[in-house]
Amino acid sequence: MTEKELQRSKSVLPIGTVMRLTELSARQIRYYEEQGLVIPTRTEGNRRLYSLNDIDRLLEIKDYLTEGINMAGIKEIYDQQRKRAAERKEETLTDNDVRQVLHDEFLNISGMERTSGTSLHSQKPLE
DNA sequence: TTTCTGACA
DNA sequence: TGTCAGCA
Repeated sequence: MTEKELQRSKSVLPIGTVMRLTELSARQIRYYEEQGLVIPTRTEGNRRLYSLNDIDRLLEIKDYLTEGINMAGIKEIYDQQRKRAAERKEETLTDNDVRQVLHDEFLNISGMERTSGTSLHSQKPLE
């Protein structure tokens, strides 16, 4: 399965293609990059190149946004995800594990509503 | 023609 | 976020 992952990690899509695939504006895509949500590679001409994984990422971000989660929340999600990944490095990181984490974090942030500038640490009780 | 950065609303 | 400018 490593072959597949490698291919999915190959950045070959220009932003125009990504725009159509994700239905996001170039503005948004670049902004998400600024936020460190996606890290496209660059061509010699400084053009952004996205991978299939990036598309997935963007689609996921779009989803979270629709769910009413703000940028801070999304950042937290990926931050915690890579944190988990770092911990259980050689550990069995199966797809189920990822889904588990995703589901877990999703429920977690769902409780913080769409307040702005609110971190996961200072959750407010929703009534 | 397409993308890039920076900036203003 | 949209949009415009001025480049490459």
